[in-house]
Parts: sequence; structure tokens; C-alpha cells
Amino acid sequence: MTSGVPDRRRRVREALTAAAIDLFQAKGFDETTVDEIAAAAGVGRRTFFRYFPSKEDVIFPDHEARLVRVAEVFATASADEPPLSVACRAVHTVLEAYIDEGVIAVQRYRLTRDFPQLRAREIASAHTYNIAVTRYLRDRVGDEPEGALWAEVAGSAVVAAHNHVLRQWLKAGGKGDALGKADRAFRYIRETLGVTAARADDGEDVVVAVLRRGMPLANVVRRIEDALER
Amino acid sequence: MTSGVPDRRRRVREALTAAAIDLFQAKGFDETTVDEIAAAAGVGRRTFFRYFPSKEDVIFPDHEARLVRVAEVFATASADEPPLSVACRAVHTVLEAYIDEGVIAVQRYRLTRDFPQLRAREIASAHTYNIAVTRYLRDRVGDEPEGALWAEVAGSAVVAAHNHVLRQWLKAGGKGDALGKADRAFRYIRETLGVTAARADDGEDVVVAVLRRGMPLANVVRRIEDALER
DNA sequence: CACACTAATGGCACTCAGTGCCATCGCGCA
DNA sequence: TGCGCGATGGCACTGAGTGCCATTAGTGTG
Repeated sequence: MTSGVPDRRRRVREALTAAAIDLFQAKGFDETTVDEIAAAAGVGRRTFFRYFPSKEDVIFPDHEARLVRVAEVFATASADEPPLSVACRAVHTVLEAYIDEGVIAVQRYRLTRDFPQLRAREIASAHTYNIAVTRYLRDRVGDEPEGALWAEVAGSAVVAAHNHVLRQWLKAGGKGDALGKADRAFRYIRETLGVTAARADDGEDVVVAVLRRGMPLANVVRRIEDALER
Repeated sequence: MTSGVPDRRRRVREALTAAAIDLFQAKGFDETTVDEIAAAAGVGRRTFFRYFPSKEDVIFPDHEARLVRVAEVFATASADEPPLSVACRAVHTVLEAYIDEGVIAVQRYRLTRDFPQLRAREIASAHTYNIAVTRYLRDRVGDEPEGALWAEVAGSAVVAAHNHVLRQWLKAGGKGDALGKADRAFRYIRETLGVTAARADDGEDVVVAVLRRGMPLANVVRRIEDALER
């Protein structure tokens, strides 16, 4: 077994996370000491802090990996693809990662719901996605007037849509078509906040839109976008 | 002096906050102990923890008060006023509170920029506004299909617009017309995410909109809304 | 003025998170 | 077998946060 060493590190890491989840559920977060988690995982207390920088981090073991995937989507995206579309794809990978976790994600959700310190950490983690998305959108939109405002609003909206779909899925115990709901939510965001229609820069052409009263605003915007694009 | 007691409490509280800001700026957050803050404010270490539950909280002394003001706006709002308008007014009071703080707000911004633990606390605080606004919007929108999604997206958008304007103002050292910028940003949000235009329910009337290519999307939406309203 | 009552204070001791240091262990390799 | 190296875990230390309690300051009452 040539890859035995990193394999053991991974096993220890997972054992610590599993032990922490069990103990937090059974005794509560404050009532569980790092000594107990380490002992339950069969390692020393000092080793715990070599795997996780703090007691809170033990139940968020793969946040960094998810953030890397988001960054990769941004790094490899074509400049032709609309910025919001890229943002939605990036956030979509985060949702996929949660869903792949399955039961673990649900357990963590309940822990973050019950214990404020874990909730605070969760919020901070989610905010890093917000930062990443907003930064990408800001870079893409360049120096357009109010571009930075749009980037922050649109980035927050995309992340909010993700959070909403994810939370519904977690509340349901990991049941339901979260990915499909996310696609619909993202389409709503793109229709509502897309900027492409505002970019037509070839003069003063006139577009006439015929709309039915009662049509959802999102559809109106989409139709206008289509008309303005050509 | 009949009101001398609460007056003294307020003075001690402010002395602790001021001492903490000074020391954090001078030495850094980790390098400053609670003993030092308390000593600089002329009280004992034990007293510090009677005023603030943690070392981080000492520079966010009035977060609770701001949250109360937001809740008051929601509690006293008329059911006739569009939900997004109420949300913007509520968040507006938060911006006013920051601006009223003046230099203190700028100092706190720099501390939260430089020290991760304070930044995490700031993010968690800001998120409580997000929760409050989203909850209000969700209650207002009732059981409309996708209403919860809209509430979360719109609430996050309003808070994001506030955050953007506030951060620009803080970065500029507390200079500039933040309230005016906020009003414009909120108008953009209401024009983009407002639901009133999508509610026209009187049949199949046809509206013809004449638009110039190159017109900002926000203006397009506003014009459509005007047309749909009558 | 003397006295009592109440809230705030601060000191003390304690638990526990997090860190630096170092001896030891397991394991591959020459 | 001996060597090198990364991982481990024990130990000691700092500092945050908390419970407990005696003391004090400030207020009202006779």
C-alpha cells in the first residue's frame, strides 16, 4: 500500500468529525470538550488541533474544497458566458457538494440550528461564497456605472437563492429535488437581474414590446432582453 | 442627580469600548487581553464580562438597538405599503445609525477589516438584519408560490445594497452622501425585484412599450411597471 | 446622622480552548 | 541494523469565560 499514509490521515480526520457530530448531538456543543472528541476518535487532544484549527471547524471539514471548486469555475469560465450564468454554475457546485454529503449535511444543519457558535461559523462560511461570487461579478462588469452595486446585489441574490433551496432540502431531511429547484431559482435570478439587455450599445434603435397585463414581471424582462439582443 | 446610576453604567460601557478600540488598533486583537481593556477603562476584569459577553462584542455595543429599530419599522408598517418599500425603510434606519456613529463606525470598519475574528462577528451581526428582513417579507408575501424564495432573494438584495453603500462610505473614511446613494440603490432594488407590477390581475389588456436600445434595464423595468399600473 | 437595602464591583478559583516545545513512535529506505 | 522524517502525544503555559462571594457605593428610611 503505497498511499497508506494520506489514507490514514483521511481516516483520522473523518473519525474526528464523526465523533464530534455524535457528541455534539448527544451532549451539546459547550458540554463537549475537545479531549472527549479526540478520545472518542482514538487520538490525543494535541492531534485534534493539528487537523482542525478550532472546535467549531471539526464539523465543516470540506468548506475549503467547496470554495476551491467555486474558484475553479470562475477561473475556467469563458468570457462569452453571461456573468450571472457563470455565478449560478459556480454556486450550483456548492449545492451539489452538500447533496453529495447526504446525511452528514442534514446532521450538520441540525447542529448549526441548535448551537449558536456553530451557526455563526456556518454563516461566516457561507459568506465566503458571497465574497467570491461578488468579486467575480465585479471583475466581469468592469467599471460600469453602479456595476459594483449590481455585482453585490446580484451575487447576494444568487447565494440567497442557493441558501433557500439548500435549507428547504435540509429541513426536509435531505429529500426532494433540490437541484431542479435550484435551476428554477437561478433562472428567476438571471431573468430578474441579468444585465445583458442593458448592454446594447449600438445606438438609438427602437424596440417595441407588446405585453399582456398580468404577465409575470420576470417574463416581461425576459421578453425585453430577447428583443434587445436582436 | 437622580439618573446618576444608569448614567454611570453608560459611561463605563463607552469607556470600555473606547479603550478596546484604542488597544486593538495599537496592539492588535489577539495581543490585547481583556485585563488590559478593563484596566484602561478603570474597571476590573470581571466587570468587563458583565457589560459584554465576549471580547469581540466590545466593539459592537449597539447592534441590539439597531435590530430593535428595524423590528419597530416592521411592527408599525402599514399593510398598504409595498413590502419591499418597508424593507428598504427598515434597512435605511440601520444605515442612519452607522452614519450617526461617525468616526467610531470607521474605526470599527478598519478593525473588522484587519482582524478575522472581529470580521466574523460583524458578518454574523449583519446576517441578523438579513434574517429579520427576510422573515418580514416572507410573512407579507404569504403563501404565494415561490414567495419564500422571493423573500429570501429580495431580503438579501436589500441588505446587500445597504452593505455596499455602507462599505463605500466607510472606505471613504465617512465622507460622501451615503443616504442619497442608498435611496438610489433601494430604488433600483424595488424596480428590479418589486412584485407589484406582476400583480396586475384585470385580464388580458395589452400594453405597448416603446424602448430605446441601450436604455438601462432598470429604466426599462420602471417604464413597464408604469405602463402596467395604468 | 445612623441604618438598612440593593445593585454593582472586583477578587479568586476553576474549566477549557488553543499554542509552543520536545521527546517518542511508526515507517520507509539505504 | 541504522537513518531520516513526518506524525504523534504529553506537558506546560496563556488567556477567555464563569461561578462564587465578600466588599463597596449609592439610595431610601427612621
